[in-house]
Amino acid sequence: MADDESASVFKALADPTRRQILQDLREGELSAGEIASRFPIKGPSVSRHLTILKAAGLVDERRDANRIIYSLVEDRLALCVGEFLSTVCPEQVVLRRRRATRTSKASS
Amino acid sequence: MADDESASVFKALADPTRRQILQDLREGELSAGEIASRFPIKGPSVSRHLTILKAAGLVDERRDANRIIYSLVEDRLALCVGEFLSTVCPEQVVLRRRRATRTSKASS
DNA sequence: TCGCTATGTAGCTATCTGGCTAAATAGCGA
DNA sequence: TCGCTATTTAGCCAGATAGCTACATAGCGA
Repeated sequence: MADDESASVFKALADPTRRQILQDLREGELSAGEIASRFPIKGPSVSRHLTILKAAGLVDERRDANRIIYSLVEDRLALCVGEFLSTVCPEQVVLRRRRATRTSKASS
Repeated sequence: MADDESASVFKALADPTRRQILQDLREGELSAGEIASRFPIKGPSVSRHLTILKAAGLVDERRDANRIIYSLVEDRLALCVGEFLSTVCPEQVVLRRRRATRTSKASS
């Protein structure tokens, strides 16, 4: 994980709305509108938060009819932040590597 | 860990200089000047980064003669960020609770 | 006390951030 | 095609951020 790679992830995590979006997506994928309805801010603001999360590689989007569905990118957060935690407090945080999937070797 | 408690931690982690300071302190405590000498920015800028880290509870300071020595607050980062990771990607990040010390019950 | 080193504080500035409204784009169904 | 819904894009603005220089403060030793 390059340093300037994880930088975008830490920037993304700096905002409480974006952290909450990630937690909400933990339960399953959600459309932009469903996400927006959970916050007191307007749609365009949520849209930008989603853009930032996507740019950080933390979420994926996919179109379903005229809606756009967002979902967690499973490994991204753990690899990026977990790697940092492992260097600062390795005794307290254990990274458990996800079982390799058929495509995991090809990725990256 | 209250949400607005961890907010200051995530804000603190948003800056690459501050993340590097935390990693440097992993090797052991350092004076403000020693920390500053590791970065291309001026002393006052480093001083403010240290203030932010201290406000987030991530580092402690202590005076030694006319120097100020900074050190990691051991549990803070793991508890705060690890707790968040545990809710978003619990399969991949395992929080290992630090053994209680004689004073850990009294603290908090 | 004086002078030196180490560090923090005050105050300035450019840039970034995150909110908003208005308008554009994408897809669907009549 | 038209109208409707869902979402993003463009552009504006107030407040936060992070750098800088100049100055103040703290502690030590002559």
